[in-house]
Amino acid sequence: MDAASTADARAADATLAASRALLGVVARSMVSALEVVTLPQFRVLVVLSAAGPTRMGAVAERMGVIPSTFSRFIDRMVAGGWVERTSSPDSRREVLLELTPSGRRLVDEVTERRREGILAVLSAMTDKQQGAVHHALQAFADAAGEPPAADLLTLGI
Amino acid sequence: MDAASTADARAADATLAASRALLGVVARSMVSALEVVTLPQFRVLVVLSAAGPTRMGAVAERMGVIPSTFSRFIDRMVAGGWVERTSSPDSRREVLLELTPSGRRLVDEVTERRREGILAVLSAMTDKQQGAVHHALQAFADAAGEPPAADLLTLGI
DNA sequence: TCCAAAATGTGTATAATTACAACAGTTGTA
DNA sequence: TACAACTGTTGTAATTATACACATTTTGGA
Repeated sequence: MDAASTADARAADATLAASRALLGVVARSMVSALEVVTLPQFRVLVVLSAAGPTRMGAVAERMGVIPSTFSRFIDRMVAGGWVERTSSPDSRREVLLELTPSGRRLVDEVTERRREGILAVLSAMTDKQQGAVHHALQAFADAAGEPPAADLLTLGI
Repeated sequence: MDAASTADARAADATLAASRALLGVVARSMVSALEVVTLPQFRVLVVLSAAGPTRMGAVAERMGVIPSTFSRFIDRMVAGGWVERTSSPDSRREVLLELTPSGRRLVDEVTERRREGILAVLSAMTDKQQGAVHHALQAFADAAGEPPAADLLTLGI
């Protein structure tokens, strides 16, 4: 390994270590949601929150499960009041899945708690530091590009 | 909303975006591991990887399950060859849990893939930007304090 | 020494997640 | 129009995660 790639590797290690605090905020934001829905269930809520009403089969594919599994999985979420089945305007054989107000609220609360957690940390910094964080992390997010939604789905985020 | 809180909100939004990118890297790094162990099982591997050989009851508490549940949970992980029970040198009633080589390899592979993912993002940035990202995350980590490991465990990381 | 406490494991039970196979409407097209 | 393809749901079944109550072994102190 040459000097440049060694330096790169060190930078990656340091960045990884420093990112733990940020991941901690993310994890905390989900704790209360995971007391009322399971992680796979929360994943469905995230998908629907991002994509809006979506066909059963399409969500099943996103989740990586076969339709029959998904149908009864959704039965439980409907029973819990998190999503509802609606009929598609396109075709009577299609069933659309939609967040209920409770489901939307749950996702929104997680997002809001995450924002608050980040703000709480930022507020302990000077304005100058905040500006630096803003620009640096903006650059990081840009360099990463939008992570494919399917990847985030692995952890249900 | 005043100027200061607007700046706060902008920094928070940028941080949120970065956290999503970071989670994308984390999620991708875990995909292949989650094909051979479940998420709760991977969490145990992470605990043992960080703490070394640990008493059954202590790990159960970290995982937030009662010991009787944990005993059979570990039966499955032993059967899978990911961990092994060893007797404690301190007391014959204590059972220590330890990673097998396979278990350690699984965790190491995830860590390595995560490192590569971060590296891939950083390599799309200038050296100066890379330094800025590192410093920004370091400042964030300092302001946040050490995230309780229990929080990270929520996501299995 | 003897017994309460500690640490773990078993018996029993429930809910969640998952798949495969078969079935029932619905749609579009040959 | 008739039939194949599409979309979703049931029947059946295995595995996993989880808890409560109880049993077993070991330890440490009265």
